[in-house]
Amino acid sequence: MEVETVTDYQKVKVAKKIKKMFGHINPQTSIELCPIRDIMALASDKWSILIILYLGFFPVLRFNQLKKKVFGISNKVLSERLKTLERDGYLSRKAYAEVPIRVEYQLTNFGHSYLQKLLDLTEWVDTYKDIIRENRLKYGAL
Amino acid sequence: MEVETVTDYQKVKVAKKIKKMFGHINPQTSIELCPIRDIMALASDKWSILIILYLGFFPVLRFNQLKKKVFGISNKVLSERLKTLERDGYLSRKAYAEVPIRVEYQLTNFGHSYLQKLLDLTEWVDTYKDIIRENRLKYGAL
DNA sequence: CTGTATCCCCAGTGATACTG
DNA sequence: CAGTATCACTGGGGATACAG
Repeated sequence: MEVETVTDYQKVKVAKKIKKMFGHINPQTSIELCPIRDIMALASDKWSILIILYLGFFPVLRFNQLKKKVFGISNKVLSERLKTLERDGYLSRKAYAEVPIRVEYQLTNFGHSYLQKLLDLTEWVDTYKDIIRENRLKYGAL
Repeated sequence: MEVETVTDYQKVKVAKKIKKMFGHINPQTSIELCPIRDIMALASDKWSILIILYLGFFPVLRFNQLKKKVFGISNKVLSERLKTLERDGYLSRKAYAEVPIRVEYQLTNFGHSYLQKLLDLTEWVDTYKDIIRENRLKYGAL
């Protein structure tokens, strides 16, 4: 299994895209003002990724369902991530006044849009995970 | 500015992709054995992203050049990330036996391949960052 | 059931100094 | 110049108990 070669043409295209993105951000711009870093820090967080992926697979999930699926996450972190992901608009929270209370989370359209791009990335990772494993073994052997 | 609507057809396609990725991982699978989580944790780390993006724009960078560009990163963290990114195969390190020593970092073909997908994601973020800002304001107003 | 509150802990981080 | 070594720190995260 090999990664297909990235051509020079593609590299130039990539460089242009990066320039467009970062062109207006000079090196002195503070961390707080770098929206990419800020937004990606949440949206590409290891827990957020799993939450979003699961909500992409199961259209609606409740708190404890998510907790079971996102293996190893604590109440606190799950609660925080859900709140922040809701704040940024990726998902919606709907509480039903039942006893006991029922709360349902689902992706918003915005969240689905993000998921599409995220999935391209995780698919790449999934495809080439064995290469990375090999790379690590080679590196360890040095 | 609006995010374009994700159709039901697209959602189904996404769900299938997720199933394909996670199908073989059942909920009991331990964290260590979840390659997605492991690999993404490094490759979508906030520092790694910036390192890779800068190396996508400047084909070759030296240690201190990177340190200046990746604003706020410390010696230790930069050194660690570079080592790990090299280990996983995203970038190559070349040391020249000069005095003082010169070390050059650049993306491998594997790194360029990853960058293409990563860039799709960061472009999405860049495009919709204002929506997220609005979402946060709305949320704060509740 | 869905969280919040509390406490504790340590791994990752930043700063600084130093070496090949 | 390119890192490593050291150390102090802090805030994210885990476990648990509890509340609405």
